[in-house]
Amino acid sequence: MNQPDSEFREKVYSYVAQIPKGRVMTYGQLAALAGHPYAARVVGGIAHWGNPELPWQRVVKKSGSLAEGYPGGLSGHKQVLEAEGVEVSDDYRVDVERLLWWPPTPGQNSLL
DNA sequence: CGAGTGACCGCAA
DNA sequence: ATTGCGGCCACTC
Repeated sequence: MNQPDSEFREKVYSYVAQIPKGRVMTYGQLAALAGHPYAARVVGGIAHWGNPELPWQRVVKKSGSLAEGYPGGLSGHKQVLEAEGVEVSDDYRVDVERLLWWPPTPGQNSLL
């Protein structure tokens, strides 16, 4: 089986992989969902060295600004997001208030 | 087990 | 608005 990857990383991978196109999530949010609301830095580390197949481009900061260190720089990140349908301002910021996405919360929906 | 690092977050000046 | 500092957690040496 796989290596004993930390549950934290497993969750982060899972959530990031489920972010729908045109939506974004924040590092602190992913960290909180993974079980540690203050481990946003860890999420950043995972984003840098984690599975490159995942859409990390949809992961932004809490302030809405794009992350630093993305291959291609902010300009590259911006263009990728725009290609996904996310509006990015010239200041490399996205409307988190509007595009922020949360995973399906159980119990809220009557459909199991 | 200790120290350093990091695609962050929040607060103070 | 920007800059500086601490903190939190996982990973590596």
